[in-house]
Amino acid sequence: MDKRTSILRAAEKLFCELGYEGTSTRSIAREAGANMAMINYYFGSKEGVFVEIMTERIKAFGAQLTVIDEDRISPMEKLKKVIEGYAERIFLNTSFHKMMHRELSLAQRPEMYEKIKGAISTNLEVFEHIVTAGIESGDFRPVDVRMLIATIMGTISNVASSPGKVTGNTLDISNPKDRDILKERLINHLKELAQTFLEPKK
Amino acid sequence: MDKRTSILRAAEKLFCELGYEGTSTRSIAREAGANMAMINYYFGSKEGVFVEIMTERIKAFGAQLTVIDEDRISPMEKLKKVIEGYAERIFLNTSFHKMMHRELSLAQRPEMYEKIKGAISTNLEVFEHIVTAGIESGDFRPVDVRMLIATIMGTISNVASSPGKVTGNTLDISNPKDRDILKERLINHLKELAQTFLEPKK
DNA sequence: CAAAACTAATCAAACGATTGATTAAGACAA
DNA sequence: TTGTCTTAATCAATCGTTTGATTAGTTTTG
Repeated sequence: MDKRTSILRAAEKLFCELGYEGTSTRSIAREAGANMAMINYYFGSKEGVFVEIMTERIKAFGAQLTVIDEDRISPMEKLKKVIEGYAERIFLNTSFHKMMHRELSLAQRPEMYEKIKGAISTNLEVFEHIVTAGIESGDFRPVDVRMLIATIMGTISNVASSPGKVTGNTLDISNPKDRDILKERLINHLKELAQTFLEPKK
Repeated sequence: MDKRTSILRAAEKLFCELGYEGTSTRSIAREAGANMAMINYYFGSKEGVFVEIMTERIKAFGAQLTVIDEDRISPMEKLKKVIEGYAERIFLNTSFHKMMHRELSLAQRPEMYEKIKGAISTNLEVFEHIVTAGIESGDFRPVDVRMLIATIMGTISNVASSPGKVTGNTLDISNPKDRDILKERLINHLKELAQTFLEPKK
């Protein structure tokens, strides 16, 4: 792994654990086994590292969404695939997801947030398109699309961020097997919710 | 307003906007119209200020715990009342709600974490009891209760934290009137969702 | 081919600014 | 006068960033 990449991975780890402000460039360099100056050499600034990490991740998710949207399956199957994909992705790295929401909920560092929000809203549009197309084709009944998206993403986000609220701390989330059980339960719930909520009334 | 109080209010405002790490004691003093030394004089440290703010809020939160559950109305009406109450409460002070989740997700400051979690889980139990009772009485069809709660709270939290994702930035959230429109839209969506999802199949 | 020129990568050291905290001295009410 | 409040000045530590020098590898040139 080259220095550039190891800086990215080290920074990601520390940002997740300690937050953006709580992570110093010195600690990033130490964790990456690199010199401090390399951070500015490759990314211009600490903020540049953060933006790079975020856009990297968001683009990967966007690519996944687009692939699903272009699949030749029914709107409901698409939606279920999106739910699965989103849940899988977030459960694969919950601490990153928490970090993203944490740092985005701050009103400061405007240019950085504009960039990231732009990438997110591109993804939202694909999501929205899937549901809207389903409504237009008559597969779904008409609903508040953006609110439905907020529900799906909000539920996944909520369960991933505080799994204890759901399991009542009977499961050990640090255990991959237990985490998988919770993830499947979440996916099932959301699929059923989507099915019930979107089914056209007869 | 005395200096002590104005420091608390100034710190709360800045913590909400900039996060804990992003807020300096100097900026708190400036915002409060007080000298820097007053912060350490009254609260011992920056963290002392933070702890004071949180305990203050949590106490107020616990005092206003709903008695909806004891109302003599149908389970569905109870649930809708809970949805309304929860949305109202969070929309009343979104920035504080965001800050709470932000600092909570960092897992630093463990004593605070436990305190807040305790307050939240008390509310969860009321919530859960309402839905469970509705299922037992046959008003609701059997569903994954905890997941449903995660959906409701997750949706509200999601919309409150990033309203732009829903409105597409066509509304000005800092405008109380626009914020009210969004809140009503959210409540309507969730009521409809609950109705559709929980309705027993014939 | 070999010398010269250039390039990207890396480093230790230092920059000025800012951090949270403390001090000693003054102001003011009781 | 005593004890509470308030101040400006200052502390050491740490922050993100920049610097100038050095290395190793590649290109260009004579």
